Amino acid sequence: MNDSPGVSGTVLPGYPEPLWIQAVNVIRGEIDRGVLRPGGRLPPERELCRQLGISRVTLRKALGSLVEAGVLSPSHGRGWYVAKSTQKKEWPNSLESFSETAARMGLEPHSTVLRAEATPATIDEAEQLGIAPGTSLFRLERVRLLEGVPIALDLTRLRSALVPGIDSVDFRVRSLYSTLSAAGIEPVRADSTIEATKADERVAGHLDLAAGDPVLVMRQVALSAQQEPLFVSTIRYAGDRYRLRTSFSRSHD
Amino acid sequence: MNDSPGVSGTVLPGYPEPLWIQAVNVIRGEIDRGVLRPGGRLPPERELCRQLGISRVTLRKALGSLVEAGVLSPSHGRGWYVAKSTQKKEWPNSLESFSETAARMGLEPHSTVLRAEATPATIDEAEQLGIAPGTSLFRLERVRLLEGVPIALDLTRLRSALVPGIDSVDFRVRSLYSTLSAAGIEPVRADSTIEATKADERVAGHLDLAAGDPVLVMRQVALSAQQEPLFVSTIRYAGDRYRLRTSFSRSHD
DNA sequence: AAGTGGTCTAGACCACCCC
DNA sequence: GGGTGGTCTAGACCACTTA
Repeated sequence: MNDSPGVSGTVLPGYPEPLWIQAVNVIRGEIDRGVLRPGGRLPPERELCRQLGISRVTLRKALGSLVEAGVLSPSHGRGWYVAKSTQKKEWPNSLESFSETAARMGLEPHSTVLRAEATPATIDEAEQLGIAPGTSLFRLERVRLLEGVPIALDLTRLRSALVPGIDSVDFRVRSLYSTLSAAGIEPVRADSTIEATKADERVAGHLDLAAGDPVLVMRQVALSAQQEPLFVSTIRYAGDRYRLRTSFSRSHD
Repeated sequence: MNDSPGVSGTVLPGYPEPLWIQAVNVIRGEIDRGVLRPGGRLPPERELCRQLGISRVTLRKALGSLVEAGVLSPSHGRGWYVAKSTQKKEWPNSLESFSETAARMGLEPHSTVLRAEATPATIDEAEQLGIAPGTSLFRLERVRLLEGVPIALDLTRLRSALVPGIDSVDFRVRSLYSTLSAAGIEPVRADSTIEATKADERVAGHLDLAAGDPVLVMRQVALSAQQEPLFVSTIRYAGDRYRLRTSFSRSHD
């Protein structure tokens, strides 16, 4: 498999992709091309190993990754089967972000900044972030719009010390995500609660709603790979203008 | 490791647990007992292999599973680290179910059945389930209560043919989940949308709200391991009485 | 340069499914 | 009993980090 140039044109990183990822791509390709049909059975593992020129351990790593992606499912003693209705493309296994939603709908996302300043953390905030009350906390509050229509009010709070110089960043032109990423902050998980409330005067004003209209409130704590709280955010969506999309999985115990 | 009786008392299935699961339990145990502290580094893989008496491949399968659980994180060239604030126990990576929420709060869940009958599928339903319009669809509509207080209105629809005899099941005493499970129906994923709307007269009546009060609406399509649609359900939660809890993960590409 | 994780192999044995 | 997935091993080489 290493010796077959052109198996997959993408070798950008300068180093070849791991064999098991190449195998994933080959198998995905066979499914996309219709060689393997939904509901159909794959060749036996030992046969696939021979075809791909890789060991069984490596092949199984690839197959495992495809299970996680919902593309294949194994049946002990019978074989590997292609999931049905793979046509349903992909729905994010995680939450679809605001920008992703915008892209999916072919709309242009914008933000207006209401607030971008550092103030002391309240007791509640300190508890959520695992820091001392009074610690300097940077607050970024934005209205997010699609095609000029206000969709959501987003209040994000993070320790000022996490991103030195954050209070001089111009968030009218720079995205929060790219700013965090540049500082080496990469959330891997977000513990979230979601509820429906009535819009108060302030929220209604910013979202162009009437007071009392339904608002979808999502509160998140973003965590690092070390399970360290990175930031908390509260996002209020205009009830009739937005719909969260996600997919939950029953853990395979 | 096989030869050390008493490593873990649980060998119920008659067959021993796989070595890698035993290794997972040992490592979890060390962390719970405080031998390995949050933020601390594990011994090198080759050293752990020696201690546990297993091969490196097997150890890495165990470590991989602990990464997925958010307990450990690897750092290439440096070592394996215990995630910080492991104290936060576990929050389901999937959505917390109504019964789970009830259990967490120490409350007793109940249901009243509004409707349980088979009728032809509408075009929308047929499309969601990948079946022909007019196919016989079993509809189960229930009010879900905690301590006698109505919390949600749950309408679930599934192909009558999936569970033969479903229209003679008494859902006042039998749970939907156990009925499906007994029929070999095991959803592994649920594609969901969540929005906030105003309660209409009917919903308000069943949930003991005023018309116009905010309602959290979740629509789900449950899928099998083969990605086959199993059932669709629409759950309307009283906005001020319920809060969805979940945790989203940025996939580790 | 030494230590550590990341990838890969060839071969073995066991448990499950179906004939 | 034959085929298939599930688990496990010992050993090798590569890439990243740290000094």
